[in-house]
Amino acid sequence: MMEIELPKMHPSQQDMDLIDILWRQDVDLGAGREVFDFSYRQKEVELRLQREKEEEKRQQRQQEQEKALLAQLQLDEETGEFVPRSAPLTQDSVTSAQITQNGAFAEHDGDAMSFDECMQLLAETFPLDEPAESAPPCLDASVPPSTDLMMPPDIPAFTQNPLLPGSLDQAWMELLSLPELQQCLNMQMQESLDMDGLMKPSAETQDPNYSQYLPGMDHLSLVQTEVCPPEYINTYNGSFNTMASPNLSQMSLNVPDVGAEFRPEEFNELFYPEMEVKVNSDPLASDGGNMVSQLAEISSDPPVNPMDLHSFSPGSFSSGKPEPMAEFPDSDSGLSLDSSPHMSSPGKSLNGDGSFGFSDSDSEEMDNSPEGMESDYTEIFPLVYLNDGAQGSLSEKPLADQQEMKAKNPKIEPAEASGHSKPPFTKDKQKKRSEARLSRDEQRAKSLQIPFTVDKIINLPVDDFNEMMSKHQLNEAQLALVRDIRRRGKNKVAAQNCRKRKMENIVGLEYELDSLKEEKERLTKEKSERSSSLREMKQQLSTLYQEVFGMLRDEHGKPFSPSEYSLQHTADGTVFLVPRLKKTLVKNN
DNA sequence: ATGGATTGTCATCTA
DNA sequence: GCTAGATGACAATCC
Repeated sequence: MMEIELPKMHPSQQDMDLIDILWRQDVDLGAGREVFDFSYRQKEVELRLQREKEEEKRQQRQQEQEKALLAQLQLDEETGEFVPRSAPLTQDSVTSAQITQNGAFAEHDGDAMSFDECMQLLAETFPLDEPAESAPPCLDASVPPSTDLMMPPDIPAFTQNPLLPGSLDQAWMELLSLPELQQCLNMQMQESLDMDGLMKPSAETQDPNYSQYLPGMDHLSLVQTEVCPPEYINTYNGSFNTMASPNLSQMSLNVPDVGAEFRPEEFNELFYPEMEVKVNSDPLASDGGNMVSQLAEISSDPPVNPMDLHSFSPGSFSSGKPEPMAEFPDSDSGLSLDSSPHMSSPGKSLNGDGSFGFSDSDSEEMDNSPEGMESDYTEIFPLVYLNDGAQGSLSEKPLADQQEMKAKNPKIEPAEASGHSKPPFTKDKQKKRSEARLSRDEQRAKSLQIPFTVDKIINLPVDDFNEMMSKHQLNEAQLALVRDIRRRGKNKVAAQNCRKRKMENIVGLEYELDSLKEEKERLTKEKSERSSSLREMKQQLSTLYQEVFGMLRDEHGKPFSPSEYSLQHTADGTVFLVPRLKKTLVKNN
């Protein structure tokens, strides 16, 4: 594999941290191979080390490419964006024995045995050595795994998909493009607008309609243009344009299916080191899903924290119309993750006690029990904002405004269609949900200024977790978020383990099925061979009988008639020539 | 456009 | 009663 040939590198501490995170992620996701082959695990450790080095190399390349791309950008004086200087780069048959015998020999005698009984005795007493010797190959066949069955001859080589970039810039691109982050930013800006509208109603300096087609991250562009320091402008636009760059295709989330490696037909791959290529790529792939979020966690010093936005001067924003909040098709059906549906609920955010951020259902839960509180953290976000300084402007916000806001609530797509940052967001749409999810939790944690890492929240033992929580004074929203993050994180891992076990069970059962099929085949073949042997011995006995009978002569030298006499023998081996009609007489004697 | 695969999440049960 | 884990079910998303 190409990656293996890459020169070794000396990773930075940050890279090492990332690798550690990826490593842990992989453990969480569970490769599962080691369950079946311990030696494989050892080999995988070596492979993993190699992979880590390769990953670092890739990250460095990504950074270089970003720099190169940034160098190709120039600042648009009007929009504050970086625009590319040039065109963007391209990219049984059991054969039953037919025993023939003379029907004339069909009478039974207690001591003497008929021909049939002789045949039967032969079949039972003779060891059938010859056929048995032919059988051994199949007798042992079931012992080793049926590799023929288990080993598909045409296992496709796993192509190494480009993984997520390792650079912090790109991690931030991912973060900044998160719908919920955008929503948080939106809400921040909304707060600013609302405040501005109340405090400086005449400060409307922009086209009121402009905000209609600038939901989501477009605010950022606006903010950057109007109020951001140049370094912020550079940070954002650099990031955005980089995201729009062809590099993005490299950071696209073409993550190979992790589950595919456990397809039953590929189970035997686990035992074959030549499948290194596949092995080599899978863990990376499985890690890739969370890479961005982990990067985001690492990047503890983001260019712009959403909380920072409210420090921007609100005077530059239109206050005429409330900024429509981008309503994202959030997949969350969960207790506390539904943000967008509640966003438009008029009045729900008017709780004077500052808990206006809770949804209807959330509010009910809060009314009943704070413990059961499942808050909408994205909506709670303004609460934190207000706590930081602004006072209750939203509570004075007219209902009509919010309803109007709801009516005008556009999707994010129109915002993308507006031209601003469209490529990044279009790309974001294709992001894997898994990445967005963890990032969202992390982003929520950051938004609520939760002083723990998501990793700690999820993985700390209960005691440590409670101790950690007790050391910080968290409000209800923060507590609820932390609990939800912990619950979701643990359940996510549990689900992954559950699915892994399920796949392993399926693989094991298929392996067992193959073994049983093989054994059945072996037994069938053995039965056929023994039947054939029995038939052959009966044939030999018949020939011998006829030969012996044919040599017998009476006192006149004439042969005995087979219809009148038969040969019978006793258990002690004595052979008698018995007249067929006198068999009972012989028996009595 | 559609269906299968994957993944996150919730609800529920159990230890 | 609380917590963690397991798992079925559902939905969103990706391919």
